Amino acid sequence: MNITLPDGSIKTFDQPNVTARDVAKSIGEGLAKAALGAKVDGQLYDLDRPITQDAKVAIVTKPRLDKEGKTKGEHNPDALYLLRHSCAHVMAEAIQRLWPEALLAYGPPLDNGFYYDITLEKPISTDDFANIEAEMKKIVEENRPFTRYELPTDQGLKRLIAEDNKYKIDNAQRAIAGGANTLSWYVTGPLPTSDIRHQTSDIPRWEDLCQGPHVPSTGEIAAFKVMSVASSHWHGDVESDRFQRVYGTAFFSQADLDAYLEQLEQARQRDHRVIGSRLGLFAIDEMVGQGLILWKPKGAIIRQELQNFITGHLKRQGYQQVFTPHIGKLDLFRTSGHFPYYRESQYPPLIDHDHLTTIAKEGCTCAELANRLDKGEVDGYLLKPMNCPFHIKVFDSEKRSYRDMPIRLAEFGTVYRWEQSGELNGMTRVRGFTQDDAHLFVTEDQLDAEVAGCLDLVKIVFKTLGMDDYRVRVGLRDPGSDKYVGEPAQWDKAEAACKRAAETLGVPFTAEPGEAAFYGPKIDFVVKDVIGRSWQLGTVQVDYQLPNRFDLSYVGQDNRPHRPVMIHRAPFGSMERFVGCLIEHFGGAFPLWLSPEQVRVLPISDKFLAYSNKVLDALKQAGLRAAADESNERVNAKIKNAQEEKIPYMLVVGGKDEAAGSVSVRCRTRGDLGALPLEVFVTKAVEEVSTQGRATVSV
RNA sequence: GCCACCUUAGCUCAGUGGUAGAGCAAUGCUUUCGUAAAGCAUAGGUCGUGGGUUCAAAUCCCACAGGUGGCUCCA
Repeated sequence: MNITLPDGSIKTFDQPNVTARDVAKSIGEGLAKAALGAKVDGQLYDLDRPITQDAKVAIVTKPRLDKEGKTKGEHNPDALYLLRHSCAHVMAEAIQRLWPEALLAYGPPLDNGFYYDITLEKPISTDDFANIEAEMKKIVEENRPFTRYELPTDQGLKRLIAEDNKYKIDNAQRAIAGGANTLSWYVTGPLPTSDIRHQTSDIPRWEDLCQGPHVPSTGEIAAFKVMSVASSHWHGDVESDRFQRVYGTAFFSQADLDAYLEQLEQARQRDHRVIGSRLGLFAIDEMVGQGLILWKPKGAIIRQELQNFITGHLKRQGYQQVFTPHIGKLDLFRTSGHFPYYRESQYPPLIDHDHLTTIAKEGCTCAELANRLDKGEVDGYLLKPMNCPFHIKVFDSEKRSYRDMPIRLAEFGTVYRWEQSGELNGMTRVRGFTQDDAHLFVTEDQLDAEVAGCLDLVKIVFKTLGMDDYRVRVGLRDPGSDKYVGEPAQWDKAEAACKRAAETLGVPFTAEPGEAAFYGPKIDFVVKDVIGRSWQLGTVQVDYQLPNRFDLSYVGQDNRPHRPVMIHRAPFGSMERFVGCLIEHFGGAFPLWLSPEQVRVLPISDKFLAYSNKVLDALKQAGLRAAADESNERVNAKIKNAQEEKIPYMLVVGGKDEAAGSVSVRCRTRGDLGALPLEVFVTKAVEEVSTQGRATVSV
């Protein structure tokens, strides 16, 4: 048998079944010792699983550790995958030792750890973690091998049915449906044998239906931690059985685990909710309501600057600004489809006084009221969940000619959605938010160019702010779902347009069925927050449906009515979510043009307050956002405060500066830059603001 | 909405049945200072809300509200 190694060299083995361990040994004893498994033709294998045909094999090894015990260089994702998958087994075994009635469902590795879904009457609480970890420690110290064995599918299923774990039976049936010829188990311990004389009952043993692969032995799991517990559902179906999902993580060394935990702690300090409150950017007040953001003055500056920035681009690209109300009649949203399709995620309708009194006198119950609202027998107003119906009505308010097209209507439109309470998150998932929204009414011919223009705008936003760590998702309809409006043929056209546009984008994208809006497919820009959660920011959506539903038309060159196509787009997405992500992106240290306070003057004592005021006036005259720290602190303390508040430039002023008409510039990132004539600093700072980023102040 | 956990001064937190604490911030006074924390003093609380148990509750129990992490959802 020929095994091709990563360097291209070929090793020939005589025996029919070679294992990765054999391959590793043939290369060197050291490699064999460090080996955990292998990539065989791209698929991860156990170290001792037979390789039955010629294959490309790369040995997966445990990492080398530096003198602090940390992994040298990058973590190897394959090695961590094996380790964490194995640790999930160890944790499941530990949980079953503590609660033998626990029923196991599914326990995969994740990017940063693993989880196991179990059913267990007793709620597992954070207080139980230490006990679980103690049992896990024992299992690791027992250093038992992970041993794979396989059964033909019929035999295997029979076993599972006898064991009466419907989740494992389901897993097996899915594997079989996916083409598996055998079912595999992993025993933590030696293989069970039918020969009773060889049973070594004093050696603990535990097994789990699992496709593997695993590290050779529990002893490889050098460091682990049970992180959290949450509820989850079987196949993600809320109607189905509920599991307790226990999360954990594992590393090849305690130092790696410690570093990871430290990194989590640092991420927590970057969290926009922490920074937002520390820097006084925004607040959420429970008396105002969950998920409703109060933009404090400093946060409002950031938002306003971003709005000004995008508005400048809109003017250049031929957009027209409009303003529309926050509420509209239910009929508007019945026509658009929002009310029937997404009723449960909207605030309930507002009904006028007289009407409410009348139906109350009739003894109308809440259920009846809801029913009548559905049927359209009772009218009311809806707090708008989207701006599009209003922009459609602006378009429809006059006769349109092909000569007018495309018509691009923009508004910073505030919308309200009844997000589930458990979903709310700081500024990134809220119930009231302002979209930097626009709707483009275009002819078929204009569609591609206009979508491209929208994508350009999104790219400009991300580039200007240095946010290059995003992914692009083309959200398509889920063919199996009935939540979409319109004809499949038009969906096909719209999806094709999105794909064409995505291909010209110049960045990789993924097509994801089921991620479309109810009226059309979309191209989304998705970024991750400090905790690793993904948030959709910019979005561009192609819509053939709403123009139909509102019977929109323009007069073509042929003097006949034609249906426009709509593009919905929001380069930021929502101001709330975008600023939330931006706070984390910059860690609160905004570039000069966005900083709420751009310059702080620090007089070294109150003898220099007069000069400090003169400097402050000059800064304000130049349009810079500046303040002076007139407190009774020493300059060191003033600097510390300003640094912690992430003020980009500090101007230390004392006797020398007063005499020379200069300021001693300290930069937030570059430290003391020395003295500059006041007017030179002002000019440079103003220039830096106008360039939206690059630091131009230097001495 | 579901599960677990959390809620004590503006912020970060200590306090597990017996008189509510610390650091930072705030305020006042002293100090007048040159690149990441001067000193002293003062003030600040119905311990999320409402019920219950107890001679006694921040502490134990119940409900509710808000928050955190997941799940589900996300036009």
